Amino acid sequence: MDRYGEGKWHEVPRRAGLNRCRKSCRLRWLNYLKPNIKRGAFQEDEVDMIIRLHKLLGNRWSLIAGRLLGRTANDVKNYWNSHLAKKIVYEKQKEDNLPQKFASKVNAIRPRPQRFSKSSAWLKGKATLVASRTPPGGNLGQPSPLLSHQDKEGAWWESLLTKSGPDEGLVTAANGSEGLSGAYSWPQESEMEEGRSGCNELSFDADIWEFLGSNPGAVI
DNA sequence: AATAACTCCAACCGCCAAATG
DNA sequence: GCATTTGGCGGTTGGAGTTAT
Repeated sequence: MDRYGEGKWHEVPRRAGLNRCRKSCRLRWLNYLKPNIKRGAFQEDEVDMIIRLHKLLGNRWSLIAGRLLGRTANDVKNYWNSHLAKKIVYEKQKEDNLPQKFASKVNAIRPRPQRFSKSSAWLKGKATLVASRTPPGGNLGQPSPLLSHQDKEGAWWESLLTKSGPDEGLVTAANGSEGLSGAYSWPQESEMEEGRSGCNELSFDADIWEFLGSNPGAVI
């Protein structure tokens, strides 16, 4: 990996002389060998972040791990399954003993697919977009050119994350997909098309991170 | 001391979507 | 337009280590 970098996984077993498939090599690298991987027990703030994000995103381990510096999706998933899942179930059971109005249904948000085409508008204009979102010097407080739609989404996130109930604002749509209640709604598919709204799968995720980053005490 | 039960985590598996031929 | 390859993801498993009996 030092010599050739990440990306050509099919080359790795051959070049390294390993009797392993590309997927095994990739996994081994990403989950164990990569230099910046953080080891040891999860800190309190990391656990808190995992719980909050899991409530928000569900089992989107890669997204959750992306917010925890040095932690891998596998780490987060294992930690959740071995530590937090039981705790959450236990607390849920306790919660269920409360009067109905205090019990809540957990409906995780399912963000749009995080993949994007190499030919997508975002990638083509990546430098511009990234520059606009992370100005030199890391001044994240500067308004973004995508503001009009972001204002709307940002307001929704703020609304969602600061609601008093754990999952107020979330509803399950009749077709089974999660949607939003109240004044906010997901952008229509047509709005998501390139160049229309400035909102895409990336900005969706980025907005979560930006919001959580600037509102560490936000209640979810 | 033996061993059953449990915990933890690296690795495997199957699936999906995008890229490529 | 179709088949194949590739990278990536989440769910699950296997086994080593630890604890309880």
